[in-house]
Amino acid sequence: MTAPGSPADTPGAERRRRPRGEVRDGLVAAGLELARTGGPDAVVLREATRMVGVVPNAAYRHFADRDELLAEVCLAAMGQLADRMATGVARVRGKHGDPAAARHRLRAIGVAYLAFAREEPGLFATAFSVPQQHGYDTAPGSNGTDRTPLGQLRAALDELVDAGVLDQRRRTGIEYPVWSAVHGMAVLVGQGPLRDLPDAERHRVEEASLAFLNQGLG
Amino acid sequence: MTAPGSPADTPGAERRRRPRGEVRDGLVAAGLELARTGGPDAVVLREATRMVGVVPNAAYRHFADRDELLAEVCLAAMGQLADRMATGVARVRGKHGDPAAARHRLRAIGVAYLAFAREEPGLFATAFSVPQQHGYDTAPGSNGTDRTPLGQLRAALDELVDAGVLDQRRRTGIEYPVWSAVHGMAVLVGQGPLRDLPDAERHRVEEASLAFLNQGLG
DNA sequence: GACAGCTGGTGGACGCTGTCCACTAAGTTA
DNA sequence: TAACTTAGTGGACAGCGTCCACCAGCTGTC
Repeated sequence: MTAPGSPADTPGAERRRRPRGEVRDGLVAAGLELARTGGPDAVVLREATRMVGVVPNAAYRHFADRDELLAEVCLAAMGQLADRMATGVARVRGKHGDPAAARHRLRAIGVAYLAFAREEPGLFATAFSVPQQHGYDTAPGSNGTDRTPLGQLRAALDELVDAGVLDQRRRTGIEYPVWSAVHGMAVLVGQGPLRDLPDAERHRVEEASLAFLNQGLG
Repeated sequence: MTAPGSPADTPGAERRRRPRGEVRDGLVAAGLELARTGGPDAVVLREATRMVGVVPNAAYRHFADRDELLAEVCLAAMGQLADRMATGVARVRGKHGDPAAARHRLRAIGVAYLAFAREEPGLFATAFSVPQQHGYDTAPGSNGTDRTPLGQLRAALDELVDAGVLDQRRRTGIEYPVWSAVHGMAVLVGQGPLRDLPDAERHRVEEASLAFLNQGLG
């Protein structure tokens, strides 16, 4: 992001005082890049400051410690996962309530989740490695639509009920088994014991998981 | 494991040359203890050597680097998970082939898995964090019974087929969706976004996952 | 039994990390 | 303009993984 010789990106500006929030945002962006290529452990504070072109201690003006920076990076990574899911769902046509469309949309969620875990293993691992102190927000709820991964899954399951595919009485709390099944597959295949499976085999296994879900939901 | 003042556990032996394999085994044991309380990141080489009462470099006589030690610790942790599952299954009575017993044994596997993840979060996380270079062995297969977690799951599913609960044609590859569902729940609830769920809620969610499985298998 | 060779320990050093403290310059407000 | 806050710098520290040189004790052979 910057040459080691010159203190900042722009060679003209010699030192000190970048625009408001620039350093902070830069650190998060740098951390995200590090996480992308090396997972959460690769988010090293000094390296991030180097990329931004600032001295290590400058980070402490914006974050209490490394974990707080990491937490921010995790949040951003989770956001990218959510985006991926949203675009996947949006690609499925067919109006709300149509049984086939509802099934496809749920499937799209799972496919996007698994694809993200496969193509961005560093970010995926980071998204789920929020340090202890800076816990997850357990969803904002909010008035509008909840764009978190869990929120999107809930919406898809609700539609499955609306479409008459999933029995209303089974709906309560079923997001957790469903989420678990997809998440577990992503973890086992991405970083866990199944990570060395050849591509074809991995694809088969992933499909089996989605099929199991599709079948188990009605 | 030893007082910092004296170099070894036994105060008489002043220094040098412990019995064959003792230091190596001690390092793994120490690493396991560290992993138990703090997860894989807590397995720090220097601390392990301190616990054994040996100088940091001594570790390099037994392991190429820290990752190799960690890999050994991971293996041990996985072994403890397998033990837990085996004893859980063994507690279920009823002879092989009985439908109810087969169902109970599968359930016992899931319950043991989730219990281990909950009660030993450090070891559980460690078991699944084998460093890249020292990959999982993808099961020995072997002639006798396979005591790995996956092997035990397979046995339980086979019994489910024998008992006529699970259709033979659905058997192939179904261990992966099943494993994923349980593993995903363990991860989400233990270290993931659901880790702050109150006990009662977490229990309900875990049960939902097991019920989903039980229902989905026929 | 002396001697060579291997094995497994020691001591010291290096570069990297996260973090703390003191300091200072730029921007903001009175 | 003076006082105050904000956001950067510089230097230091301990702890980490790892490398190199060294050396003590065990082992096997002539």
